[in-house]
Amino acid sequence: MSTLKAVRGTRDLLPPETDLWNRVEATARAVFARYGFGEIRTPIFEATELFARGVGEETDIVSKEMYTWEDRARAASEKAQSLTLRPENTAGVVRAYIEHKLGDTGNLQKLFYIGPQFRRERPQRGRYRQFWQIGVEVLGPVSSGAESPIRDAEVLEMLASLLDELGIRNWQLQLNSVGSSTDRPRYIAALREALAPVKHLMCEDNQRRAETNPLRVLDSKDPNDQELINNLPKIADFLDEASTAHFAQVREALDACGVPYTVNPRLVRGLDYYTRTTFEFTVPDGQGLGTQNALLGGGRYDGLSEMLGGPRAPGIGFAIGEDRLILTLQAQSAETTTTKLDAYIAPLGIPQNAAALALARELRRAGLSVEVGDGSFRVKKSFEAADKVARHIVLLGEDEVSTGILTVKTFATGEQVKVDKSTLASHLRT
RNA sequence: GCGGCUAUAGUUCAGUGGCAGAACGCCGCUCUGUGGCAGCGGAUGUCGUGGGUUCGAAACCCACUAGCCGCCCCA
Repeated sequence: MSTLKAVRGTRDLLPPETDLWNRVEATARAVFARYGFGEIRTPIFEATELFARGVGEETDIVSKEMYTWEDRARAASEKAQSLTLRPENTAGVVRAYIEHKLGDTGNLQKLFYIGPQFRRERPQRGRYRQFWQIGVEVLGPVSSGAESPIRDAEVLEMLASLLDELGIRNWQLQLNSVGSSTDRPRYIAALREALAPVKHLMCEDNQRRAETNPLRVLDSKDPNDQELINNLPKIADFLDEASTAHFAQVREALDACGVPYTVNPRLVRGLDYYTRTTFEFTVPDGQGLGTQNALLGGGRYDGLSEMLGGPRAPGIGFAIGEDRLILTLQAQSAETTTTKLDAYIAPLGIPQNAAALALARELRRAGLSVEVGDGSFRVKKSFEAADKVARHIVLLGEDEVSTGILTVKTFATGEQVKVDKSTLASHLRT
């Protein structure tokens, strides 16, 4: 009989690492609140069709990475249907937007989510089969301003602030516009045409991409092909007037905010629904992520709602790879400081155990974090145990219980004082 | 999905065919109301799993599993 383990590509998150996860999520929630975002929680599985139509039948995510199963009908009134664990959250949010007629309020919807996503890829550092995303979506009817470039710039500026507040250093914003849903096909056609005479000079991978997905040739890292790639048509030359102006206004607003960015005409993204503004935040190599250097990605999806049978509802959003964010934070901070409890209460004999727990109850109710030892421990053992988890040790022997004057030692300073029970809580806070 | 590297104590790792090891950590004692230092002692374990070669396998071979690296792709 083999022992049971977390399945491939999944993992347990344990303390103290979970403290970091909670800090990241709390910071994200606080920042989102300042920008007027509200939380949305959508189901972890959806109809397979949602992702096929939303993310795109031809994408790798849909064609080979989804956890899909046939959900059997359990009664004559039920019908069997194909269900899928969500590989991303944007399609689910837009589905909810349509289903609850959020557009009918006329208001701009600013939504955020935090939750697990599932893709059946080969696991690697920073790439898991169950991974966590922190994302936001801004969408609504055109009259709500959902299409405005100021929405794009606001989202990007918020991300820059969030990463700064989290303490991520050296992030870079890569920015591009992939144009409208009519610009893109024209560009892809031109790309195919330009690739036809030169692709035989390129590496094997790029020859294949030239056939299957010409946009992907653009982010090839093959050093020999760089010159050929640089000579390919640029998407910027295929944007219609409206998309060009839109992109210019996004950049202008970012400049005004002082958010640094690099326009990267070769930035392409793998999901079919992206239009106009697309972006990635990356960190340099060697800062925890290996080759998965994209911390987060996102873009505008002006046609997604219609693709899913909904009303016109342009929008923009992003998803942060929370696992990657955590890896980067761990790599960038030399020391992971574990937060210590306020106090450790050490009963000096078994008769003091009950009093120790009663004292702990009082202190905990006063808002302090407290651990309680055991009267059977030797004093030395109590000190050692206390020093590992707490900033102060409170000694509770016969004398202390009878007089209410407690002995408190502070580990950082080695200072030991007698403290009356009535002032204990305030003393321990220091 | 493809290619490569790796898997030994809680952790980091050494051990290339002959008794399962080191450091750190852990537990105990020196030391029954004052720890961190020191001394002494102790436990670390299915050597990833299964099979094979051999008198003998942690080591060599095969398969599997997992992790990491690269590709693909993406967050």
